[in-house]
Amino acid sequence: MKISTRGRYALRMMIDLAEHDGDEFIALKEITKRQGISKKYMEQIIPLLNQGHLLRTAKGQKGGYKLSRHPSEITIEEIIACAEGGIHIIDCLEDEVNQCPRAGYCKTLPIWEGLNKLIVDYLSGITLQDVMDQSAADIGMYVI
Amino acid sequence: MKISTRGRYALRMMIDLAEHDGDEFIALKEITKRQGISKKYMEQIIPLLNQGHLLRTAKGQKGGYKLSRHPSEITIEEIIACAEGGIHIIDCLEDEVNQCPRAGYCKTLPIWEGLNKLIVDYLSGITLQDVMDQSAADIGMYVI
DNA sequence: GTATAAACTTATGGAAAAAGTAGGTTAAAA
DNA sequence: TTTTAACCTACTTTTTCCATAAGTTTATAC
Repeated sequence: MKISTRGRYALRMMIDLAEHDGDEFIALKEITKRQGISKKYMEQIIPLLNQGHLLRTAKGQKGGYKLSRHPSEITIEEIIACAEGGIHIIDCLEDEVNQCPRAGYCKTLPIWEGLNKLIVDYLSGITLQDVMDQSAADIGMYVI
Repeated sequence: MKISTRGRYALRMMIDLAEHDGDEFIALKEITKRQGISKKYMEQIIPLLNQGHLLRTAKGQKGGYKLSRHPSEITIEEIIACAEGGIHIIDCLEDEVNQCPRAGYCKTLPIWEGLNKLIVDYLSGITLQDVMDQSAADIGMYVI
């Protein structure tokens, strides 16, 4: 039960974009250099963020990336869900209607459903702006 | 970000033991038959539960397993933590003191710390007794 | 209009973890 | 002493994760 690097890197890239927001597009080269992340690997994660319309992109020289919306309008849940293909703590929660033959009587299902909702709600409650606003001293600020 | 089958199977075994609690020890054969789980695979998970002192065992004929404590005294968090080797949403939360070089200024760390605590607290708040008490109609009962 | 720099695309590969099998050993009850 | 079941160790298979590589397309700068 780990957040994959896909999700973590995606989040770091989005935070980096938020922190360096301006008129110009920001080249992936700069982002990955600042973050110490493989550029080639990141190139694979970006299409996932694009599918979720979280980025504006520009090709060619002077090209790069920008956030598609204001940081206060982008939640961490969106980013992680894009990068990881949804937030589903167990496989059978992926479909609209649970296809698992045990679903009808499974004693564990309510536990996982509750946990999944908890996670989604928590991450939905944090925006990129919130992350930017925190100071270094705020470690643990989201701990309730 | 998935719960592994190790954790899910461990939980199902513990619930099964709770539901069939009595004087006699319950053979793994019966449990895996009821649950439709590989006995050989389960044999590998059980030592993890034993290390956490969640089971009483009896070898030999008429041997098997029992819960080490009353279902109301065993939380889901304990079971999952045993089976999965702790609950740590990211690797750097495993050590007592965070060893990650980015820890001091990492903007994402507070998010993950908060999420990890949320998960641990949620699972700590549910006991095997709670799971037993629920009826089939209670799907979603832990959803807040 | 050509060189350059960047995003985009697809393929490949290695490592690790997850999931499950198999065979044999030990211990206790019948 | 036979049977049953836990225990232990090793192995295999499958999947996912993480990353690299090579090339294509697109737009800017000169």
